[in-house]
Amino acid sequence: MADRYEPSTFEAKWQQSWKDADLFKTREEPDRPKFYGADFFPYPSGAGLSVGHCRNYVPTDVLCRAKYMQGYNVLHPMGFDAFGLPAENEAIKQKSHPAPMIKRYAENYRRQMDLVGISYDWSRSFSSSDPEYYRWTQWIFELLYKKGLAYRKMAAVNWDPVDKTVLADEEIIGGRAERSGALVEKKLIPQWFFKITAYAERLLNDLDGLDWPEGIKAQQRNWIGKSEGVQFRMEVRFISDEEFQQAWNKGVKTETSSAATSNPELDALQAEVLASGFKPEADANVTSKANQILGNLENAAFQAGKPIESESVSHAFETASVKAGLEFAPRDRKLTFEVFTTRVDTVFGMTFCVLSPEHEIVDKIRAGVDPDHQKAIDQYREEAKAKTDTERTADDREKTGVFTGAYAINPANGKPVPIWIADYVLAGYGTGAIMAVPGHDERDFAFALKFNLDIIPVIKPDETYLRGFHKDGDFLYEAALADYLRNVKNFTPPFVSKDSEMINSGEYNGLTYQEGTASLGRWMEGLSIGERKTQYKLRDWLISRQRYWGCPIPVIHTKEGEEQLVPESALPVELPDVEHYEPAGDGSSPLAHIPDFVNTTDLDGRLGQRETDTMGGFACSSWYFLRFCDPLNTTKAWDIDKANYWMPVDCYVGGAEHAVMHLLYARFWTKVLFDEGLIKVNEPFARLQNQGQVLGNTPYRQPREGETLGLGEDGILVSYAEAKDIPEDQLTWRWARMSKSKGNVVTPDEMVATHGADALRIYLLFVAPFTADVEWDTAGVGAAAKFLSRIFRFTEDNKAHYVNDWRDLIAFEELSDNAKAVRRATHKAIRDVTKDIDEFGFNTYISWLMKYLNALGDVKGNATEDRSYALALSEAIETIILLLAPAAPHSADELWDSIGKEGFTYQANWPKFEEALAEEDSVTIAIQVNGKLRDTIQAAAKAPNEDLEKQALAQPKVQTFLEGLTIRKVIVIPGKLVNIVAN
RNA sequence: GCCGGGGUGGCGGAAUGGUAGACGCGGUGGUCUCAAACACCACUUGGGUUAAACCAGUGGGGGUUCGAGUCCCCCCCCCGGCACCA
Repeated sequence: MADRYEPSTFEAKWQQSWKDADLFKTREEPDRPKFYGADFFPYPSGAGLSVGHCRNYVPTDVLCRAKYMQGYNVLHPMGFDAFGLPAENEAIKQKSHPAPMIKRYAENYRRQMDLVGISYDWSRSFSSSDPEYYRWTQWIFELLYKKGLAYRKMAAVNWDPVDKTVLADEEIIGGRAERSGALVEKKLIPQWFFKITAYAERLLNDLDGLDWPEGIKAQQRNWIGKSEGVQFRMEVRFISDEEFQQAWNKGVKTETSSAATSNPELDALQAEVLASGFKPEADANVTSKANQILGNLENAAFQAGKPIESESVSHAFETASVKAGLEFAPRDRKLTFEVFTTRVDTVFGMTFCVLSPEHEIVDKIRAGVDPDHQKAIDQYREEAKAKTDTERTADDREKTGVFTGAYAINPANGKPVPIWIADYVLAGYGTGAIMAVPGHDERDFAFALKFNLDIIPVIKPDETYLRGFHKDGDFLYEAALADYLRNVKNFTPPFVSKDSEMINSGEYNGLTYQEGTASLGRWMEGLSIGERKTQYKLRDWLISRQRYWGCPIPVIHTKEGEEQLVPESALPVELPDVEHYEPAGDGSSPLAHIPDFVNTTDLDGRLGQRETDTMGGFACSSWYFLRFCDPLNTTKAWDIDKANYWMPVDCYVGGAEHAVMHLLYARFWTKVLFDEGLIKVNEPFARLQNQGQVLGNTPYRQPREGETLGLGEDGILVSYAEAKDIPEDQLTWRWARMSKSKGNVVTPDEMVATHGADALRIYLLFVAPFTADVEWDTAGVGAAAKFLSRIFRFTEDNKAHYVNDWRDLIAFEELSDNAKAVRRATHKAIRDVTKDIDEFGFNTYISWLMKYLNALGDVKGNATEDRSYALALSEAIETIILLLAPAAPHSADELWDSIGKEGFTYQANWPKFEEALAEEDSVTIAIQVNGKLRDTIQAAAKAPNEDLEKQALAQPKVQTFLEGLTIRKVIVIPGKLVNIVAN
């Protein structure tokens, strides 16, 4: 063996030996603990792996290898996320079929992964486009369908005009398709959805128990977007400006409906309803009677000067009837709409309300207003429609909107407020309508300023806001403050303070946010005007794709327009093997144009048509980790016992970019499967780690005349070859994520060829903390190779003294100081390395190995004369090889072989840490005076505190610092330091 | 704006409230060599000194503590995510 690291002489050899020995075949022995380590399911790109991918796979490999050596049954699988847009687009570009292409790419990935020595069990590998796999994806689809969690509906969805398909909300970033970069359009077509919203609360709550990066959990929480508030009804009134002014000045809070609901006539009616035996034919009778009673009530209240909210009374009655089990249609409803707010405590500050332009009630309001307002409404809706989502959400968005001419009654004070339509209210969230409180909401404030609408503060502002509002020691509220808010544009009112009390809110004045919210919520519920409600931002998961290369949706549409699931026995619905599969572009799938595929028979043998949309790729990757537990099963998706044995994935490693897509979808499916009793875990990934990116140095030159720069770039991208011919002062180097298009990719192939796989692995582990981005530096790989050479040299220099059965002999030997020092270094290394691998501290793992090697070199023992040293050295040689093995498995096996060991390090036992051997006899004690380091002393590790104190005080240097001072206190931390407090 | 993560030598980065800068890169000097490369040895936070002593020092300001990179409060900056979500 050489005394240096020469990878070309042994790396390929060991890879072959591992393969011949089937070394990485998953072990499933009873009585061993299990460890499931997985990397994110990769899409095998034609560009192949870069060293950036290796930064994901190598650390997982280290962990899995170490776990195996520590006695675990390890599941470390790899497969390919082959279905989906990227593969199809690539195949279209190449004018080939995706199936053979993806197979070739996957094989190349595998070759590269083997090249860097990743310990995958390839016997468990599969691609999501394998019919044996997607058969079960379809099976899960049917399961969801049967549970009502998969449905088809007409929807205005995100249409990507470049990829010619619809996309999920999660795939849209700032109005653009994440993949193609195209501005998405809204398109109204029937689409398949998974009802992930039904699991919103559980997806949110269960995040707490996961060992995941905080950032990912926060992103998911934010995406789910839970908010609790009150949804209440507002009644539309068509009144004149004068009537509005009058009513605004007066305003009467709506009476509670308690009188109404306890009205004896209504009670009698309810009794009658119950007595009718819940017969539907009673409805007409009951309805008419109820309407009569309600009308009387309303009139009486009005004449008494206490108007009641008629809608709420009939609603109360309706509720009672429904509770009694009777379908009951009340008289013609008045025109109302609902608003959602998280700050019902500010309801008295409502000075207008806003509908989204798409709100369905706008048509009805339009019908009730004069032609001028009708025109304004029409015009605004036209404009809003023409705007893309991007324009609507642009950064410099200026508020736009238009007054409808109609008013709505604020139930809290009976005052009418103008109804506006504006596109800052989103149709898709809440009810698509809001109460606007400009005094305490930034957006409403901006809107009110622009359109000169009233601003009323209803939360007592914080003292600090009110510098400038003092008038003779009193705060200026109400009109003066409103005036001020309106005139001073750069003033920021206390928009969302929850720490102050309510003002200008009638009987609610003085209440806190909590009291006010609860009390108003209760009041509205009592009146049946509103109810406390929880809203989520999360929407259902759109899975339809109008593309060929995906998992077919196993549904048949019958002639009658009904949906039928393809029987389980007929799965999979296979993709037809066709030559032309380009997207149609008209919103239909290419499959729709393949008659042989479309035309089929339904369950009754009649003609039917297959669903032609395919599932988006994220469906396929939402359960693959379960298939890995039992990948060859031909009768089931997985055997429950096998899945229950391996699941959950103990450590899941991949990039942070999947935070709200794959990771959320996979959690959703797992929960559904858990509910079905198909798996006993409720969460798929117990622990998640995101690796940092590897950035490549990327040259840009200054633009020439007439050249335009790309988005966000300050130069023209050039290749390395071009860069050589460009003067230095015209070049700018930037660090950018490695990508084919940037031409800054470093491949594992070239690194393995020039520096070796192990050097690449060590470099990737050592270069930075696992989660940090790194700037690629080939010189660093050289440094890693140098470290490996030092281990080879150490082994070569000492292997003549290696005693194979040192373990049996060392106990009988009196250890020399040198032997003790070696054993101490050995056991400290075992302790620290083991801990750091477990905690994903791979950079410090490697540095412990370096320190260990340095420490061994520092001990100048004589192995020929000192038997105990020779034995300790033998232990050290073995230990350093084994501790190195997960990181540099080829080198470890080469070294292992060179000291005469049989087999592979992978099969050897992980070194056992012995506490007693790691302990120091003598330690350095720091001596501080008033917390400042003044001296150090050597002392026995177990020296009593009094001795340390005595020694410390006796130090001449300490004495000089204590001169003229009185010692107040001496703090002794055994084994660490002595601090003398004096003044 | 909101949420999450950070800010430590020339660089990547170490540090259960207890000697800040481990480990490595780079640099300087030396050994080996005809020479270079490789390798090895020594030094390498800044100021200060022949050398030491000593002083300062973990983005800034306060605080808790015998003792703070680490804990608490305020502020600044960088990275990532979300963004008119009522």
